[in-house]
Amino acid sequence: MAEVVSTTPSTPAAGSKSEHAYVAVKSRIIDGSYSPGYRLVLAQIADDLRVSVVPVREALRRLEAEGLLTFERNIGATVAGIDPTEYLYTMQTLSIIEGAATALSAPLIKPADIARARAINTEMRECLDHFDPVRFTRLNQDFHSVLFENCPNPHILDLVHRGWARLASMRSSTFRFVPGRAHNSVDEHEALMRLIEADADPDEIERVSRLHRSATLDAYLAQSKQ
Amino acid sequence: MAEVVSTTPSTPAAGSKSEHAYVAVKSRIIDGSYSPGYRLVLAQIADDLRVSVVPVREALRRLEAEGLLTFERNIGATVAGIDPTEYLYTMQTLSIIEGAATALSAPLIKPADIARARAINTEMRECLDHFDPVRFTRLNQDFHSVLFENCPNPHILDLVHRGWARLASMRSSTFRFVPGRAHNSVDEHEALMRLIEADADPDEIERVSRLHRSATLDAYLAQSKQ
DNA sequence: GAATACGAAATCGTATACGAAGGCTAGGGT
DNA sequence: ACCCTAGCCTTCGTATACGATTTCGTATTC
Repeated sequence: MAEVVSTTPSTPAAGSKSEHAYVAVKSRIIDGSYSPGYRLVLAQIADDLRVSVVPVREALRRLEAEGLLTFERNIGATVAGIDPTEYLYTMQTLSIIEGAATALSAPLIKPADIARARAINTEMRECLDHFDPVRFTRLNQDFHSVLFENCPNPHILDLVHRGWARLASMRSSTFRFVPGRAHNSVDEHEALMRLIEADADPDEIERVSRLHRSATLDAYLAQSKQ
Repeated sequence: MAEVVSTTPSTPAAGSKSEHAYVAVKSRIIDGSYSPGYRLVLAQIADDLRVSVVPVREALRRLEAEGLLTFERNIGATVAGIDPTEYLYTMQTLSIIEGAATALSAPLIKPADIARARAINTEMRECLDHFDPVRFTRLNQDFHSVLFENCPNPHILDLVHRGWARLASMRSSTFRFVPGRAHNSVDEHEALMRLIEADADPDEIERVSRLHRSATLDAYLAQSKQ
C-alpha cells in the first residue's frame, strides 16, 4: 500500500535513537495520541522511550521544521494544529502542491495504477452508506497516493507527504464535519481518473485536481461559517 | 529590503545558541563559505562558534529538514547541492510554489510595491550592459520578493523562501551560465507587472509567473545540453 | 478579600564526558 | 608488487550533570 505518512527522502540515520524518537513522536502526533495543543515534555518522552533527552530534542527539532509542532524558548514544544486558520492554509498549500504532483505524475501512471485507484474509489462509494469518516478519510488518502506517487520530482512529492501528514495530525478529517462532501468527492475522483486515462493536458489535470481539494476546503468553510 | 534568506514563521528561540548556530551555518551555506559537498564537522563548527556540539547538532538537524544538507549516520553532514538534477527539481518546485505565491499576493499589491519592483527591474536592465551575474541574480531575487511577499498564506511563503535559499546555496546563479536569458527575463518582469497592475485573473498571473521561471530553467537545460 | 512578592518545583538549554563506528595508515603475508 | 589485516585517529551518538528560566503556590500586606 502507498506509504503516505513518512518522510524525508531517505530515512536518515536508521537505528539511531534520535531516529527512533522522531518516528515515535511523529506517529503519536499523527495517530492522535498527542493531540493538538499537547505539551511535549522532553524528560517525559525521553523516559518513555528509554533514551536521554538529547536525541529527543533533535527529533523535536526535525518535527518543528516540518511544522508538526512549535517550539518556544525555555517553554517547550506543543503539538501544532487546532487553529482553523492553520487548517485553511495547509489545505490551500496542499491543493497547489498536490495538483502539481498529480499532473506531473499523470503521464507515468499505468493502467494497473488506475485499476487500483478505481478499486479504492469503489470502496469509498460503498462506504457512503454506513458512513465512517475515519475509514473514508483513510481511503481518500490511499486513493490520492496512487495518483501522485509517480511524481518524478522528489521535492514536490516530499511536500505532498508533509501536507498530508499535517492534515492527519490535525485530524480534522473534514468528512467528519462535512459528510455531504463525501458524495461529490467520489464523483470527482472518477472524473479525475478519466482525464488521466485519456492522457489529458497536464494543465487540465492540475486544474481539476486543485479544484477537487479546494472544493473540500470550501465545503468546510461553508459548514463552519454557519 | 525584502528578507528572503530566512525561514520558519517566527524565529524560534531567539538568543539561544542553537538558533545562533542555525543562522550562522545557514548563512555560510548560502553565501558559499560552505560550498556544496563541504563536510561539516560538528566539533569544528562548535569550536568556531564558541559553543558545544549539542546546539550545533540541533541546528544541523533543522537544516537537514530544510534540505540544505544531508546527514549520514556515524559519518556526518555534508552540504547538499551540486547535482544538476537537484537544481532541476528545485527550480521546478519553485516555479510552482512561487507562481502560486505571486498569484495569491497579486491582489494585495499596492502601487508603491509595483513602483519598487519597477525600480529594481530598471536597475536590472541597466545591469545588462556591463553584466554582473551575481548582482543581477541578487536584484532578481529582490524583484520577485516584492511580488510574492504579500502572499497571505504563510506556509506557501515559507516554501518560496526555502526554495530561494536552496537555489542560493547551490549558487548556480543561472545567469552566470546563461547570460542571454537575462534580457528576456527583464522583459517578462515588465509583462508580469502589467498583469498585476491591471488586476488580471490570478490564474493568468500564476501561469505567467510559472512560465517565467520555467523559461529560465529551459534556458539552463538547453545550455548545459550542448 | 485581593494583590503582590517571594520561593520552590518543574523544565529547558548547554557543557562535558565517554563509548562506538568509520576511515586511514602501516606492516606483514602471499 | 599487491592485498589483506590490525590498530590508531577522527568523528559521531548519547548519557549525565548543572546552571538558567519559567511557572505555580503560598504567605504577607494593604
